[in-house]
Amino acid sequence: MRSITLRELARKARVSPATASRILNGDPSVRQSSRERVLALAKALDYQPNLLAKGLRAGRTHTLALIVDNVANPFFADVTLGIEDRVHECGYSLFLCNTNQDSKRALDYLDALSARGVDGVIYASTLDVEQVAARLDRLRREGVRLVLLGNLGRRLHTLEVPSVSVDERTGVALAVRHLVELGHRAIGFVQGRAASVINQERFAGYVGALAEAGCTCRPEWCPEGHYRLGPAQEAVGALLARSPRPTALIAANDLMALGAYRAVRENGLRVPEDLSVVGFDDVDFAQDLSPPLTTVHVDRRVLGDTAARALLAAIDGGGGGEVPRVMLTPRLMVRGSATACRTPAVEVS
Amino acid sequence: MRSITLRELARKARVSPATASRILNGDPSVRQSSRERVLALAKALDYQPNLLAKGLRAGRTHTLALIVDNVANPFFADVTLGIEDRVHECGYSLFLCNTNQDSKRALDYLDALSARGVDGVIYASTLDVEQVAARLDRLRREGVRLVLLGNLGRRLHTLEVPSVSVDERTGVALAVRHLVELGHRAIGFVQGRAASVINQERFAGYVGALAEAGCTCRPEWCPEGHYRLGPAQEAVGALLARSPRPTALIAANDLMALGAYRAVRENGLRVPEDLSVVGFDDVDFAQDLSPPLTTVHVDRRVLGDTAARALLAAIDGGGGGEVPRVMLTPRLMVRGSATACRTPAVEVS
DNA sequence: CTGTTAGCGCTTTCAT
DNA sequence: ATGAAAGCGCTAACAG
Repeated sequence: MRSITLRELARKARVSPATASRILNGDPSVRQSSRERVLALAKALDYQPNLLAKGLRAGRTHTLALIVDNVANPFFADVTLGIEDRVHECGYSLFLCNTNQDSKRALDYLDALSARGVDGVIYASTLDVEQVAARLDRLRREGVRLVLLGNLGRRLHTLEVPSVSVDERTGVALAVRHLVELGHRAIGFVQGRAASVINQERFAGYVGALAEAGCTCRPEWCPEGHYRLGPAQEAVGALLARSPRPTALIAANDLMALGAYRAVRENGLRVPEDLSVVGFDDVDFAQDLSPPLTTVHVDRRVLGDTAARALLAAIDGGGGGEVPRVMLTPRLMVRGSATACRTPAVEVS
Repeated sequence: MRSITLRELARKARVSPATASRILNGDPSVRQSSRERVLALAKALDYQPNLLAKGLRAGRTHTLALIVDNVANPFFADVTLGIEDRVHECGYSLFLCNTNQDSKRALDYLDALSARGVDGVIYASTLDVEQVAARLDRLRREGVRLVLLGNLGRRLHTLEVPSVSVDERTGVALAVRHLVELGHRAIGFVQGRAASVINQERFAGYVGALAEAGCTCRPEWCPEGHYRLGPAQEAVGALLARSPRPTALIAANDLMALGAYRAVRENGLRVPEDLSVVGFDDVDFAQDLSPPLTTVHVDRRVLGDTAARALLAAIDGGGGGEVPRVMLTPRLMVRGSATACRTPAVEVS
């Protein structure tokens, strides 16, 4: 036995459903007396409009969705928080969709969301947009607004979609320059997934800044860590076993920097004495690691909030004209995991 | 221009909407030839049933909701992951509702969810259930299934609701006994929010085990840390300034244990030499702190998964009869943040 | 100012 | 085996 219906409410208030509807929706053209009667009754009976019916009728559900690889990733957890706050404040509800980095699952979600009539989607998965571009495009054609979060890359330009992202290149460049200033020339980079656009951006920032500094880039110093702690730990472990090895490492995210910490310790070495490590993201616990992690800071909640606002704006504004491309600039948090290079410069032929 | 509709699909396949509906829903009583025609056409035209209409008609939306204080809390982030996985696997979608520990906001959500016709709700907020009991009860009467996650306490028994929780008392008792075995007698406890049911359970476990060990419980050693890092840091800082002070501290969650770490360092002291610290939750980074955090481990994804299954079972089973009360038992992860007590036993009068 | 009618897309009797 | 019709709860158009 569901809640009371508009028709029932109207009957009890001795007006037609249409009038009741008008009143509840703030239409001014109704007699004051009926208005008061209906409103009072609605409150008394705790009337709740059926949002399914409303949505079916209006073609708008005030419902959004967030597509993300993994909410338990501290970075995206904060982003999610920022999004959810704004979304709720604007009277929308939010579907959470966890792809688990599985493109088939992402496609699943996209279909389901379209079927549920969501008004907009924030796509924050690190899966390459291309893999789901067709579905994304279909959504767009169905009138579902879209905002890309955190994905940049040239690919994006084929889709005319607003995006909110981090200036990844500049962020990594900050880290490289910092290490170079500390005397490092043998700098490695733990990649996320080579296929992901974010990773490509961060890697590009690394390569660019390295070249700028006149350092050689060695592919074997740039293993994949899949954005996860365990794989990164393994990859760095393997890296440390080779020779020559880098004196510093930049990880494409903090979780992998943590993996690097563990690998270093497993090998009986220390951070930063034997290997300087710089992360990316500045997750909550970064400053509580030992040593505190020097890392590139991104305001994750603001990122989420900005994306949510962009989406809501696209929905309300009808998506006309300009396609905003917001880019937040990160900054480097200098802490204890990177220090002056102690190894004498090796001639890297 | 939304997706194709059943009526259109039916017309193109030269059958009535009713027949098309039957076919798509696997009704066996249809001619094979029409079946194939419709199915092929549906695939070709990429037909997607409108779930709003379906839900409106059926009174069931295959939609669930999770109400949680803060998804960015690492504990709940993992729980959320566990829930979302199972929910998706069973063909449902999930609304994410972040209360921010604001009961007004929780009430907001509850109303919205009822209006959206969700089939079930997992209430995982640490807000006392009592504050929202009335709304929760209304939902139940409307046929919305409910599962409480992580909340225990006697209060719960007034509501006849399935729950999945952690045996908090036993968990904390594990920690107390461990500290007592290490020679500690002056053991403090950093509470979450005194009003929260979870906190009351953990605190009760602490008090009980302390009494069992014959130790005195000092209220001034049990400040509130609000489950958050900053406030815990402050509270512990204040605690360390007093005399006598405890030789060991149990925090009601890992985030607050981290706050304790910081406070200890701020005061020029060390963990565990000057103060043993034991956490609760065993979040991802617990073993990567320095020293690695000794903490009570809870399998958070399993917790979420179990709650989701309980909810889905309640929905499918019609909620008849038994009200399951699952309780997962935690275990203690002994690492480096608690060591033998070095302070000679003080006579606590 | 207000009521009647129609229909959003779907399923489900009830006939045939 | 299949189609016509009604209706889930709501609102917009169109009378009046």
